[in-house]
Amino acid sequence: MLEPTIGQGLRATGRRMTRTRKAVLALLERTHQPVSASEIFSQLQEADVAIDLVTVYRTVNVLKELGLVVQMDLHQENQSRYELKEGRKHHHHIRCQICGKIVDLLLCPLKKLTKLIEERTQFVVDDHTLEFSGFCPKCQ
Amino acid sequence: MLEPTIGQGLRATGRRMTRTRKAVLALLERTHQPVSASEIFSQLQEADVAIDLVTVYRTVNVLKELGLVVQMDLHQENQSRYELKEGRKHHHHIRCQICGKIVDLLLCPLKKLTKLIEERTQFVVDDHTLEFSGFCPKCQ
DNA sequence: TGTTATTTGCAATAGACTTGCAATAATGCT
DNA sequence: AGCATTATTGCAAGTCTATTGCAAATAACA
Repeated sequence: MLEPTIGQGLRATGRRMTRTRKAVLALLERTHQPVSASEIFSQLQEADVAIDLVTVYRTVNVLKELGLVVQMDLHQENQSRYELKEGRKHHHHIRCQICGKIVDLLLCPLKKLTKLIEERTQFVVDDHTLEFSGFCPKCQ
Repeated sequence: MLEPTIGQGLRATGRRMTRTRKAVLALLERTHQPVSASEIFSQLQEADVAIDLVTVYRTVNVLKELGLVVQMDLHQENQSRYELKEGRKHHHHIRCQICGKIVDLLLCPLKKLTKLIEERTQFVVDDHTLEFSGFCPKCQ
């Protein structure tokens, strides 16, 4: 239950804890895969929570600003996914090219990783993307 | 000049070497940054090459199918970029969060890389994304 | 309970990319 | 060289994800 703490974080930035924000947070809490905005939308609809897709987008953006949610743009997907940060360590994901299944990787250093990942996940690794971002000399 | 060889590759798959494909290839050959479809489009327009944006998309897709071009979806960008594969080694990129500048990284193993990358590129590394893709147990 | 500022929903919009189709152009054959 | 065949192009329209404007709804707080 993150709600009380998060409520404080919201209020501290002049924001409010609302019915829809609770619903999105609750969904993120019980979901164990990174979810997209449209998935959040349809899963809440199934749970009879009245919410607009626009509100989902606005909500995940607020949660991102508060540092509560991580947005990720996985390779070969055309939509962003969101995941609660909570106390979670920095980690990566592996995604099946066929069914789209996403599994967390608990490790990070890359060198001999491919084999290790294959052993632990039972995936066959076909490709990977490594991306850094930061500040170039001119912008520092 | 890749054109003759590529012409063969095209013909081998029942395709044709056309004016627009030559123009896109030539642009990719002389460009040293990964370029987006709209960049290809506008750069060709400036060079007085008549081409439609739709054709640019179709062309890069064909070149991708032939394995001549790599498509990359960089984090925090909402468009794909394309780069000639030519004889180039597998490599990664670093992108400035402010100006969008993209610089090639000639290395890959990750472990102690951050510092090395900072030394060689003069970027300050703020974040990175590592992504694997492949085939999950069910889909193999 | 009432006041006020935030949030929501709806409609419209933006931007990347794709698709249908008729017109155009590259290839291969004579 | 000329012609027939078939791929390719351009244009218009459509898809999909995500954002924005604005009036109506609602949370926070006196």
